[in-house]
Amino acid sequence: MTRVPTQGPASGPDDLAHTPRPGSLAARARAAAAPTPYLSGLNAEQRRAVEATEGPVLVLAGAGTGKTRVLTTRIAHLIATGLAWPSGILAVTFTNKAAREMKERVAHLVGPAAEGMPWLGTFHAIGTKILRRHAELVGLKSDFTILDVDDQIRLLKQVLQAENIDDKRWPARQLASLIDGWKNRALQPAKVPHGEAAAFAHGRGAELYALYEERLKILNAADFGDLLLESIRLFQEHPDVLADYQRRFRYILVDEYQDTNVAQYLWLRLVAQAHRNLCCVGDDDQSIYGWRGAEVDNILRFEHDFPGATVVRLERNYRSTGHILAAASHLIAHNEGRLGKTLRTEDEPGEKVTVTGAWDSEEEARLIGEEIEALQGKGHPLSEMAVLVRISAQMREIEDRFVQLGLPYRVIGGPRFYERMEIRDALAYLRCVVQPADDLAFERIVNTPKRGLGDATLQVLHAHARAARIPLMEAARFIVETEELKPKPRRTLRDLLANFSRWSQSLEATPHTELAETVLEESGYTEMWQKDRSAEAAGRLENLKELVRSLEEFPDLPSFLEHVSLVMDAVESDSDDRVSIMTLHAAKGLEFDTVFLPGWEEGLFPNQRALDESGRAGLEEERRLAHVGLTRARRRAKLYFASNRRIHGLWNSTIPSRFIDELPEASVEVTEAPAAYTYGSYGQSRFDMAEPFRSSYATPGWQRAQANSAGWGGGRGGQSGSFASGRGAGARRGGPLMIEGELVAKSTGTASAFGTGDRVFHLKFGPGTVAAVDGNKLTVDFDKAGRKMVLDSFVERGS
DNA sequence: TTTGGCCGAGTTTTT
DNA sequence: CTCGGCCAAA
Repeated sequence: MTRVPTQGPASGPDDLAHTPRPGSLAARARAAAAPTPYLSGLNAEQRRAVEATEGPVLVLAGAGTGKTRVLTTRIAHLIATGLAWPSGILAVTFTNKAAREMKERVAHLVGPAAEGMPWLGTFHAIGTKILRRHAELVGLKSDFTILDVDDQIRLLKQVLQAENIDDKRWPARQLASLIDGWKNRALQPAKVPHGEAAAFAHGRGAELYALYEERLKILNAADFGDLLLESIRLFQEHPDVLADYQRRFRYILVDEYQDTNVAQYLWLRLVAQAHRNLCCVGDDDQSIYGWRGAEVDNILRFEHDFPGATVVRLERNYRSTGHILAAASHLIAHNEGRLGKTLRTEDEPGEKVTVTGAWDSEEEARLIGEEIEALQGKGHPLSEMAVLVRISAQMREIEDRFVQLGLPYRVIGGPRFYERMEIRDALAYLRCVVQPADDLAFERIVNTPKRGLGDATLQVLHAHARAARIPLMEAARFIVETEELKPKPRRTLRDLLANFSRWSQSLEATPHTELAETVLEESGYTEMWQKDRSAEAAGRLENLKELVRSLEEFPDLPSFLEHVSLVMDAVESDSDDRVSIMTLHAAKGLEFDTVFLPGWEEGLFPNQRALDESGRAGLEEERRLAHVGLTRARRRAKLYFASNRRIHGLWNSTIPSRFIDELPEASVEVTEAPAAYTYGSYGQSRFDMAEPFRSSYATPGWQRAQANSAGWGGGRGGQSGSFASGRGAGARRGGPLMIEGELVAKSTGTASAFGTGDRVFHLKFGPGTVAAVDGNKLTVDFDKAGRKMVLDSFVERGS
C-alpha cells in the first residue's frame, strides 16, 4: 500500500479533530448554515456555479464573465463551509501564471488556510509531484530530471544516429513533435497507430519512440509529456495508488477546460472517478490551441462524458462595451461547432470598432503609431494599449515604427528568460553540480566556453559510458586516467572534472548563490561573455546576474532547479508605462482599454496554413482567435488590414480578411487613413479599392464601401492615402486609376473590365498578363513578380 | 576544433 | 528578408 503523505501540518483532519469530517453530514449541515459573505458580489449564474458543489459541473464562461472569480470563490466556498480541507481540493490550471493568480485570490478570500493548498497547480506540476512520490513504480528514481526541449532534441539526435538514420532527411525536431503529439493523445509506443508511425523514417516512428523512452529511463529523466503520461500509467498499473488519490481529491476544479488534451482528459477522468465532484470551467469559443493537441471536443462532450452534469453559462460580460461585444459575438456566431453562448453587457455601446485599410504593412504600422500617440496625448496610459498580431513576424515592423517614434513598448511572450542560451548554459552547469549523472547537461557545457573538448573527445566519452553503462561524467573520470585522449584534451578534461568535484563538495558548506557565482566564474563562463564583443553580450551578462539574484528566493539549488524546469516564465517585474506587443495566442486571459489588431487579411488571418492543414476546423479556430482578440478590448478595438504585405521578403498583394465582413455593420466604423500622402485629387479610398473581394456584394463590407463612395466623382482629394505616393516609380498616376476605381465601385461587381490575356500594369509588380478573372479579382502573371492575385482596381491597362 | 559562408525554410506555444 | 543549421576550408 502506498502511503500518500499529507501536505502541511494544518491540513490533516487530526489537527482539527473537533471540526466535522469534510463531506460528512455535519459538514453539510454546517455548510448550509455558514455565513457566506464572499458570495455577495456574485451574479445569479456565478453563484449557481459556486454553490453547485456536488457532481459534475461545466461552467461555460465567456470572455470577461468572471471565470477566475467563480473558480476562486468556489474553492473558498468549499473550504469555508467545511466541505473540504484545502488539501482535499485538486485545482489544475495550464499556466503557472494562472496557478499563481488563483492561489493569491483564494488566499485573499479565505486567508492563510489557502497556503495549505498543495494540489493547486499546473497539470505538469501536479503530475511531477505525484510522479516523484511513486517514481520507482514507473522505472524512475524520485530525483529524475525533467528535460527541456533542447535536451529532448539532443537525445533524439543520438537515438537517430545510433539507428543510422539520416537526421537530415528525418530531422530530430520532426520526430520530437510527432512524439509530442502522441504523448498529447496518451499513446504509448505500442499503441501508436500504424499509419502515423509510418510517416517517419520508413515506418520506424513508433520504434524510435520506444527507443527514446528507453533512453529516458536510463538517464533517469522525463520529458514534459511524460509528466502526465507516466502518471497515467502509474494510475493504471497501480490501482491502489490511484484509489489513494481518488479518495484524497474530494473536489476537483479545472481551469481552461477547452485547452485540455486527451492525456489530460484521461488523467482527470481517472482521478475524478471516485467522487465525481469535477468542476470544469472553460469557453469553447476561446479554444485556440487545437494545433498543439487541445481537444475542443473535451468541452463539447462534457455532458455526454459526465451524465447528469450541471451546466452553467456565464454570459454577462463585465469587460467590454456594447459595440465591441456585438462585434465579437457576431463574428463568433459564424462558427458551427460550438455550444453557443451570447455575451451581453449592461455597459454603454461605447466607441464603434474601427476598421482601417492601409496601403502596405509599413503604413499600417505608421497608422497604429499615430493612433497611439493621439490617445497618449489625451491622457491614456500606454500600459492600457496592446497590439495583437497573428504571427510574430508581424512584430518587427511595428517595433521598428515604435522605435522611430520613441514609443516605449514591451514584447510579451518572446523568448522567455529560462529559454535564453546563457541561462540554459548556466543552468546546465548547476545541474551537473547537483546531479553529476545528468548527461545532457554535461554534454551541453562540456565545451562551453570553447575549451577544445569537441566531438572527437565526446565520442570517446560516449563509447565508454555506453559500454560501462555509467554516466558521462563518471566515464570521463575513468578516461582521464588512461591514454585514450591526446594530452591536451585530457588535461583540459581533468581540470574540468576537478572543478566539478570541488563544486559538488562545497554544495553543502557554501551558500547556493555564492556557489552559483563561483561556478560561473571558475568555469570561465562569465569570462566568455565578457570577452564577447557582440551587441547581446552585455544583456546576457545582465541575465546571468539576474539568474543568481533569483536563486536567492529558493532555499537550495535542487529546489531552484525543480522550479525552473517546470516554471519557464520569470515573473515580469517592470510595470512601466509601455505599449504591449504580443501574438493573439499570448493575449488570451489579458485585457486592455485599447486593442490594435493589425493584419486582418486573407492568408495571414485567417492563416492560410491553418486552412490548408485543418480545413473548416482550422478556419473556426482562426475565427475563435479573432474573437479572443476582440474580447481583449475594454473600450476600443481597432482593426487594420494592408493591401500589400511582404512575406518571406517578397511583396504580396492581399485582400481583407473575411472576418471583417463577418462583423455587424452597426458596430463598425470604417475609417480612412489620414491624408498624409495626397497627390492632388487622384487616388482612392484604400478601403474601397481593396474591400469587394467576394463575388457577392451583399456583405456588410461591401455595403459600407457603397456608403463610403457616396461622395465620389470629385472633391475627394483629401481622402487619398499613399496609394499614389510615388512608391510605384514610373507609373502613370491619375486618370485611368480613378476611372477603374469608379467602374469597380459602381458596377454590380460581377464583371471586370479586364479579360484573360489582357496586358496590365501594377504599381508595385509592374507589367503582367491577366491569367484569370473572378469578379473583380484578377490572377495576373507578372513579368517580374510572378503570379499574384490582385484586385482589378489596382492595375491599369498596359501594353 | 573552429570559423565562415552557403543553403533552405519560414504559424500560433505551454509545460 | 532573416535566421539557423550544416559543411567545407583553415
